[in-house]
Amino acid sequence: MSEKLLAPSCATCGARDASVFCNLDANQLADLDQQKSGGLYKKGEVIFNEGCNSRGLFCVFDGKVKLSMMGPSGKEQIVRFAQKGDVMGYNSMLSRSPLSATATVLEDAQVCLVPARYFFELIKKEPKFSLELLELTAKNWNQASRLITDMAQKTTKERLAEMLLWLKETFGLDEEDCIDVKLSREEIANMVGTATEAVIRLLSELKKEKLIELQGKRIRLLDIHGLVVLANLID
Amino acid sequence: MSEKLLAPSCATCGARDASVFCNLDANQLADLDQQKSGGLYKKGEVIFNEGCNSRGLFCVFDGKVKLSMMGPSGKEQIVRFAQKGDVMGYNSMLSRSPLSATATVLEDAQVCLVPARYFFELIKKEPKFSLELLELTAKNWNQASRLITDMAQKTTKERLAEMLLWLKETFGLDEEDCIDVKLSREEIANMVGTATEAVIRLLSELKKEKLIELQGKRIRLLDIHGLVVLANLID
DNA sequence: GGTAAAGTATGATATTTGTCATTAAATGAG
DNA sequence: CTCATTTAATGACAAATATCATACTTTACC
Repeated sequence: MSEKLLAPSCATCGARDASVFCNLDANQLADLDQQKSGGLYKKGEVIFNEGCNSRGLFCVFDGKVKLSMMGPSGKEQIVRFAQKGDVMGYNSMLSRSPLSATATVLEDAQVCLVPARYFFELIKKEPKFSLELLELTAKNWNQASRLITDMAQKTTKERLAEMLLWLKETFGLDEEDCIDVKLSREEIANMVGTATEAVIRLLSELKKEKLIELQGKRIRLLDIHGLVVLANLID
Repeated sequence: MSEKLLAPSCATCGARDASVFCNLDANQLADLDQQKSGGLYKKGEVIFNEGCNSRGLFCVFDGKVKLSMMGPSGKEQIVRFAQKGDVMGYNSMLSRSPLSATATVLEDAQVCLVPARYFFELIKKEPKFSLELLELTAKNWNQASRLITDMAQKTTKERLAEMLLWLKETFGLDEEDCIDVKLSREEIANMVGTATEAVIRLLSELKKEKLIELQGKRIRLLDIHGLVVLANLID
């Protein structure tokens, strides 16, 4: 990680509007600016590690980050992504437990760090902030519960279709309708919870069924509705 | 549901000490007493239904409750249990979305209801309460993320062993080392995320391996450490 | 540009798990 | 108590998925 940071001040930070800091006033933002530090992380770098204590709340200014947990046999499980405006590492502080996931950079990222001490100060002093956090945490929990059900009950192919749609929601499509993030087949397998070979085979099937097109790591979505039906997201 | 309620006042409620209401002072508890209502629910009754709007926060005084979601093909997925001191239905209010799970009574339960309006008042007026809630929600999210990984990566047998241990943690063992809750094989299958037949077969295997004993719905844990190893909870 | 390394693709096979059918046992209502 | 209904157990089979082997392709790097 480099210390050089291109991020603007919190007051003018474009990532903040949609973030958990959206309700802070000018004074609070000036404070936050003083307290925060920032870092530039290259692809593949680890921002924080499962099992460690969190240094604070990490807020992504730009770039793409995956959050993954170690499975029981040492296999990675990707449980979430973070990008512009998303925060990470706070859950561990709130639940007073070690970090439950590792944050790894997928595309070069600028990430600010709000130190733990100031984070707790903010929570205590700013009810609006802690309410924002509460709402966010509740939503994350909701989403996680839904994912439990899907993981437990859906077939691998259904889950793969669902993950492609999740990636689309998270990172959007580029001008050629391709999912705007580059993941290896192995990483996709680590989202779906299956073997890499299975993902490769099932992607080929989806291609045969004209639902997607493949060009290396680029995945073009040809029939989103078809994927929605396949993923069993509607009846 | 009957309106008759045996629960004592909040101030003397034994279920409150370990609950999210543990930090309220005498005045606040008197207020809470005024606002809350209570109900007696019989086995099999539904306290609230997935998809509806939450009427408020439900706090279990006694009895046992399962929280389950509808899977994509109409199959139940049990995602959590609630008993003495546990609260339910608040996540929906926090995330401003319909209830994500259905609460069904496993053993006759007395459950208090704190109306939505007063719940939000409490959050706004009592930072200690919202902090408690934040911590609880963070823990629940943590646990859910861990479960995602387990569901995605563990074999059915590993998951079954894990669920038995989870039930032991949640409901404890009776004087004969039997898990202190009665669930059908189908309900266990709906925790594990598999077919009923698979659970029946795997329970027999665990019995052959001297890890458990079966007498109807009663499951005696003979070798907890063996189950921990099988569940892949240690390396 | 060439070479090693990593990632992708595909086939063969073994294992696990789901599904359907049937019987046995337990439970509950009258 | 007895019958009807639900739940549990077991077998047979089909389907899905993991694993191993191998070939091909792309990428990164000297």
